[in-house]
Amino acid sequence: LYIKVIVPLAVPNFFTYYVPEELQAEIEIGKRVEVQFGAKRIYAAVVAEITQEVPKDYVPKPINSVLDEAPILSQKHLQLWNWIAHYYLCHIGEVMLAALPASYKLTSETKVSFNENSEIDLSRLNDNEFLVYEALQANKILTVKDIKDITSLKSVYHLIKSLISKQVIEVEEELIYKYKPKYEDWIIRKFSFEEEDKLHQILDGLNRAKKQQEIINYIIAEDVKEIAKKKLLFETRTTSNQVNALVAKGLVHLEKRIIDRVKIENTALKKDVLTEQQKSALKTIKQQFQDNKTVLLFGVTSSGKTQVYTELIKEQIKLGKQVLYLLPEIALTNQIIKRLKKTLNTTLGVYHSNYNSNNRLELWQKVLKGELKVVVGARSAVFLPFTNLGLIIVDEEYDGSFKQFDPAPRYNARDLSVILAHISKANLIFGAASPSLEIYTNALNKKYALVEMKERFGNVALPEIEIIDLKDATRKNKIRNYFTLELIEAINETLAKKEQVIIFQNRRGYAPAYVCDNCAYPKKCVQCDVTLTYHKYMDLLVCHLCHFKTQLEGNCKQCNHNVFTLRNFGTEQIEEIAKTLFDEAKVARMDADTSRSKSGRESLIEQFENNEINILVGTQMVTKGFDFDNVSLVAVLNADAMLHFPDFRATERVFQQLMQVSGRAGRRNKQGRVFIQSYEPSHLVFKWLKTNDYKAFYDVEIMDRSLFNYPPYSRFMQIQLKHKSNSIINKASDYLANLLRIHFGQNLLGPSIPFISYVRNYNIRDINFKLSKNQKTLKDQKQYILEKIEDMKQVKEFKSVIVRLNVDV
DNA sequence: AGCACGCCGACT
DNA sequence: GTCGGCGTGCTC
Repeated sequence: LYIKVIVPLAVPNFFTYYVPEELQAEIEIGKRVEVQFGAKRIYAAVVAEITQEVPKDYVPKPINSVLDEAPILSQKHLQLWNWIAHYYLCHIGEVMLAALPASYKLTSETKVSFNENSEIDLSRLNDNEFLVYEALQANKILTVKDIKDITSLKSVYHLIKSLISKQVIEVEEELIYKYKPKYEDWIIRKFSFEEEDKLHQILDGLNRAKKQQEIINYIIAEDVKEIAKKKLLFETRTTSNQVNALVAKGLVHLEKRIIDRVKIENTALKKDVLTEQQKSALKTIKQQFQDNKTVLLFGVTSSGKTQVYTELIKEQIKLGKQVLYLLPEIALTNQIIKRLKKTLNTTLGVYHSNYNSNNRLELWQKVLKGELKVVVGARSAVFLPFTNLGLIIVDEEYDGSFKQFDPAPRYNARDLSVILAHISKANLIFGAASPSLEIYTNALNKKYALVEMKERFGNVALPEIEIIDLKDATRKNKIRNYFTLELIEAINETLAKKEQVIIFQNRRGYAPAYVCDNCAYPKKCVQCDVTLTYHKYMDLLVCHLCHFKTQLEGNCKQCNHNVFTLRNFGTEQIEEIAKTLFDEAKVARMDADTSRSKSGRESLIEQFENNEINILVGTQMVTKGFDFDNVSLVAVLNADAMLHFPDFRATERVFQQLMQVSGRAGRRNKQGRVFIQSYEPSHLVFKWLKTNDYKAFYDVEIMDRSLFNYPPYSRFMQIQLKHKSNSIINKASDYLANLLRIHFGQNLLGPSIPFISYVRNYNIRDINFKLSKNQKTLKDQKQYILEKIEDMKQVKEFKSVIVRLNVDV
């Protein structure tokens, strides 16, 4: 018996292993097996196929063992993995790496120990070898990393090889298990109540240990047979040492028990009353689902899409099915789960990459067993092994965070959910306040059913949007530190009414550039082609691409002058300015720097919800779907940076982002206000925004796309080439583009030097494609591109060029 | 991806 | 002779 397995590596194809007789009964598709791969490494690999065909060109190795008692994913999910590898042009091992929770992905570690069978001749050892010898005497077993640390050698390979040949050491590979169950201490009673004499004896024996006596008394009073130690300590107000003393005396026994990290709890029911609009939307959606149609729920911000989802979820629960609820941003999952918990009487879980890996593994298992019915998650949750999926909800469908960029697989969870819904015969609903052109076009073409909700919940009017002309304000000197006087007044009015303000600035840090006073040349990163950003809290210049840090001092690279000024502005500086402009208000900042940790972010959101913060300054993180009831003013300090992005989706992004931003203003009972500052106030996007006219935006934008054959009329794909040498990268990208242009003609763009052309000492070139969207030709075109890349690699000079493929950029 | 292996230059 | 860097090929 042979099996084809997926190894967690970026290598093409499956690998075939032989299954020894005694393991044959255990083998099943979707289980993990331990395999030797190459001379040294051991991996946990996933069984993808079972076969009796004998491989021709090689002798397969046997598997070491079967790691799982039951499959950890179904054949359907393996089908999805396969689809991803083909569609996104990556290796299936990379899909495995993205899909499985880290604790399932085991690799080996080399352990070094003394060779017991030989005498060691110390005189034959050099200095580094002697260091290892000494360390081994102290610690019987060392890892390769230990040896690296001890010797501070960069490469330890020669040293280990030499020590083996001198018969000093032996090496062994060991699988490292990453999953650790969570334990809880339990206290079990060891004395009996029956003999009163004995009981007295015990208590008397504790005469000088009052606290211990109290514990015993508590156990007697409550007739405790066993109790969680934590609870015992809490109830008796004692300390761990006091309980431990009783353990030592043999009166109680201590036991470590495995407990679930992911707690399944059923919560209380609270009924939501639906508006007429929600009821009718719900009815239509259900009808469409009966016809197996995918639905686009197009609802203005604050129209109450979540309640509609909740009702749909209830329906699935009744049928005993599972639901996947996808959101673009990790930060949103908690808010949604809190809301769902109030109204759904079922088992709920959260899943995203910021979640601890042991938790993720336990959640995975509960989804697999069907114990968990509803999972709210970010993009990686599409990989969860649902066995009985009934519905997928993709909210804020247009959001760019559903697409993964690095590493491969560069998938879009929104698009994957179409495939997942198809293979698991589940219903699918997309939600958006300003749908992506792709999805909306599908709806117009009747491929999806379009359900609209045009009124805001409680009939709150849409926010009033004001575009402020920065050119004009600058000319008339009506601007103070990036805030126009109009905006300052509006903020003051809002604060006076005890309402909250959100200031949106899509840039982290203090000031994006540190510019030479003499020649205006900025300080740049030494290994990337970007200007460094000043971070005040560290007092350093930081590269946002490679995290390179440097001091402020030093001369200008271009003219050698040494006086620099901060130019432009980021969230950190805006926070500081806001603090001085509005000194009565409490100002806080939310961006990737302040909310790196889960708790940091959550406490910030909580404080803002509780009105402990008056002004929140943030990057796009603050704009994504948060419901803050008391926010009545939202300000965008400079909309121009987003307007001029060199990307065919720039207008769409700005429109969606500004729609989303303005959706944060005025959510309950009152109309909110949105102030947008721009040097180009007559731009069409502002007009559409002011009139809340998605259709007008769509009509203009879709014309453009059609004219230039951009998505949704074609499929976009990017090849990125990287190399250290500038001349090689130029030659290679020209060579490849010329090979491909014969076939693609006008639909090949480039090679072009990207906006950021140099990252971590690598030069970058882009070649973009507009592929025909017909499924079959799409496949052929991708295959053709792969072949030509192979052809390029045949040229000796281009062998070390790194190629990255990105489908549906 | 990670490792083996070979080749080469720097240094002692 | 030793160390480290780099290119290349291979993994059932």
